[in-house]
Amino acid sequence: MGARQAQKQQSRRALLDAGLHLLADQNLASLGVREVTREAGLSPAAFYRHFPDLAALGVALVEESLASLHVMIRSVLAEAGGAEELIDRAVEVIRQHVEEHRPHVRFLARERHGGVRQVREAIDAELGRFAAEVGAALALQPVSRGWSEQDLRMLAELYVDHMVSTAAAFLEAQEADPARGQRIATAARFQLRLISLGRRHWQGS
Amino acid sequence: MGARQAQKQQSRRALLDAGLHLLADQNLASLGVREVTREAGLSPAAFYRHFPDLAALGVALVEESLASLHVMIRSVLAEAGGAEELIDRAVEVIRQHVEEHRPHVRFLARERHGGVRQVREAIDAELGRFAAEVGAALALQPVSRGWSEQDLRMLAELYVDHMVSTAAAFLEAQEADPARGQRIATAARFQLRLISLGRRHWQGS
DNA sequence: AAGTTCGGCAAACGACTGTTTACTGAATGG
DNA sequence: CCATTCAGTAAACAGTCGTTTGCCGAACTT
Repeated sequence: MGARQAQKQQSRRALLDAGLHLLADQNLASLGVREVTREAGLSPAAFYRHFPDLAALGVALVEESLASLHVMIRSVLAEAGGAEELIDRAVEVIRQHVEEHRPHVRFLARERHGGVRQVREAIDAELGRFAAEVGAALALQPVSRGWSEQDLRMLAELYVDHMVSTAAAFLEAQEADPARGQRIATAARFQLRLISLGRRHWQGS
Repeated sequence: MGARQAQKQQSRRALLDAGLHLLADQNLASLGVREVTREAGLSPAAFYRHFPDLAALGVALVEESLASLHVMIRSVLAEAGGAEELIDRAVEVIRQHVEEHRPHVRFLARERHGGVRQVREAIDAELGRFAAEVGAALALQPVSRGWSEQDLRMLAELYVDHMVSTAAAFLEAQEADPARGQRIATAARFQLRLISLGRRHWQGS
């Protein structure tokens, strides 16, 4: 890649980082072009060399944020083992993911129901594909014998929704008091065990 | 109440309604004082006769929105009956509540993780009290014999989180296509039955 | 009936906004 | 080495913004 392209991508990165940083206590709809470029150390006009809109910057951030999420799910499902270990590992991976990607996760939580349609739809579409991936993984487990496609899908959605809630809870808990993070983790494990138990006793639909 | 107070409250109501209406496709942080007063048919300065901040208007909206929520939960728990009927009724009440209070529910979903700290905290505090109420109701059911206080609390939180997710799903589904609402309802019932099943088979913690 | 309270208004303040324009200068390609 | 591309700039555009000020007049109080 030429030096020209490299410098351009560096500026683009600066814009994305500046946006992510400002979105820590603000939402996308109230973000300003001048605000972002000021934080990134560029002139206002430079923004338009990279994005037509602030919504476009938002969509770019969605893609970034959820790319790391797909890596996460694989790292959980890759490890075979009993249901208990799987649950423990899943909760731990979520906790760690939130800790390491706090700005991205906060962005997702904030814009999932936020004011920018394009971004909302991008997040929902990606979470849908996410649920499909989880559903496919669930289908491979022996516990799922006799389950219809639809039931598996609804179970996967339950898991994904629970993961989202848990991640959001970690987000707010750890900002205030790291000890509260333990409470969240304990509750999440309990809830997952409960669901897993219901799953084992499920008899058709 | 004097005619003076009555007219004042009428203006206050106009401001709240204008805010709620504008927040349909916007979030609180990007809302403007002039915007609200223009929509309410008042002068900008009039706003400050009622609220010091836009955040204060937001908190007032939170209280309004969650008052109707408490009414809802009671209407579900009041009706005794089998687990199946209870689930069906709960999902139906949620669906109906979203339909009838769409602006309030949308506001809550949007600001739960939004950019205004005061409002976020108000919502979380109220949802916490909500979970406590649900937990107390669960404790009265025969199925909960032998359950610790902590386990009941975590179960209640699972139910509340699920309710929030379901409400948000109804919100976005029914705006696009009312038939999708049926899909949401079916999934929600399935998931609640699964949780209820796990609950019956739970043996201590 | 006279005096007071107070919700609402118009106007003005400086500051900030998104976006376009014409221009600069360094990396690119021949 | 010369021509071209193009990321970044400064300046200007016409707005909107939040908030304060002084004032009005209708509803209250006494």
